[in-house]
Amino acid sequence: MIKISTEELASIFKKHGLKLTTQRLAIYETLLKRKDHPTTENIYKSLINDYPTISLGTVYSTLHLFKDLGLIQELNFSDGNIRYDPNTKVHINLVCSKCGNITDYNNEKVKEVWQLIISDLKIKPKGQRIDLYYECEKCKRD
Amino acid sequence: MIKISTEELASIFKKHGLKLTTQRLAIYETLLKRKDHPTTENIYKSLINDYPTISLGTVYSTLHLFKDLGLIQELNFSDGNIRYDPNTKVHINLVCSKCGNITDYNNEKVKEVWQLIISDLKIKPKGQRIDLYYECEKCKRD
DNA sequence: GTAACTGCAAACGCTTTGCACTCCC
DNA sequence: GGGAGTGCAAAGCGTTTGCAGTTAC
Repeated sequence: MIKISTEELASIFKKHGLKLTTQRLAIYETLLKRKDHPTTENIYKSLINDYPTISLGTVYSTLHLFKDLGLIQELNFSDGNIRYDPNTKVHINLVCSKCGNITDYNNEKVKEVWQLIISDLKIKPKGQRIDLYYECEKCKRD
Repeated sequence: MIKISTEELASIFKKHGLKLTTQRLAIYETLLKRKDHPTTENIYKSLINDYPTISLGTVYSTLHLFKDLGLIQELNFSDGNIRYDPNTKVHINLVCSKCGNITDYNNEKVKEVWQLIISDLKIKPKGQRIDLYYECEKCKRD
């Protein structure tokens, strides 16, 4: 996980002529704090108590901005949910096919094989997404 | 790729008390014929000439049905497109991040590592999705 | 000061729903 | 013959858009 400090974030924004607003900072911190790959709605609800005037539109546009800057990854799922992951490195998303909950799984072998594939294909990768669907312990009990 | 014959398809449908209609057969054959992981709209447009009365609603419900039967995989992307893949086995989707075009890539090492991960995690996999984003040759030229 | 950003509300577009008609088994 | 499936049109709803007011720099 790439944890970017407020200073680094400010520098990235400045470089692109963008403003680091209270809302943008709050959204980024929420993304880092939550480990569950929240949806736009999740983030909005997380923030509405501390920032009563924040709008859903702002959360949408901010997440798009973060995606375009390469700070986060957007994960669209079959259940219609769009979830956001601040981890843009090669890793596996362990996704419960019932409740949709996601946990990250890091594995060295995966990274090695990924490098092999990239050199085999002779391509310049722009990103990746590796999902493993299963039924989580909580859903198994229900 | 699992290529299911009309007879096998009929048997699967019968087992579930479902009818194998002309439309369902045509949609399944279109999915197999096209190698580009078409969207709902793509499939609809592919069929409208040969089946002038087919409706978009039918294509939607049929694709959902196929997904529920495990015959195909639904791939939701950041650009808002939902694409369908009749290959449900472990493979890599090479996705162009510009035009969205997808080609399948089969690699033995990936399958081996996938097996390792599954035994490591001690889970029963329900499916997977492995995307590699890059810029395709066609988009590079433009 | 000013250009970028926010909040609000209206518009948009893909997907789902409801229902009468049709057709597979 | 009967119930599942289709086609059509309307409804639904997550997301985007437009714009006046606000804020970071």
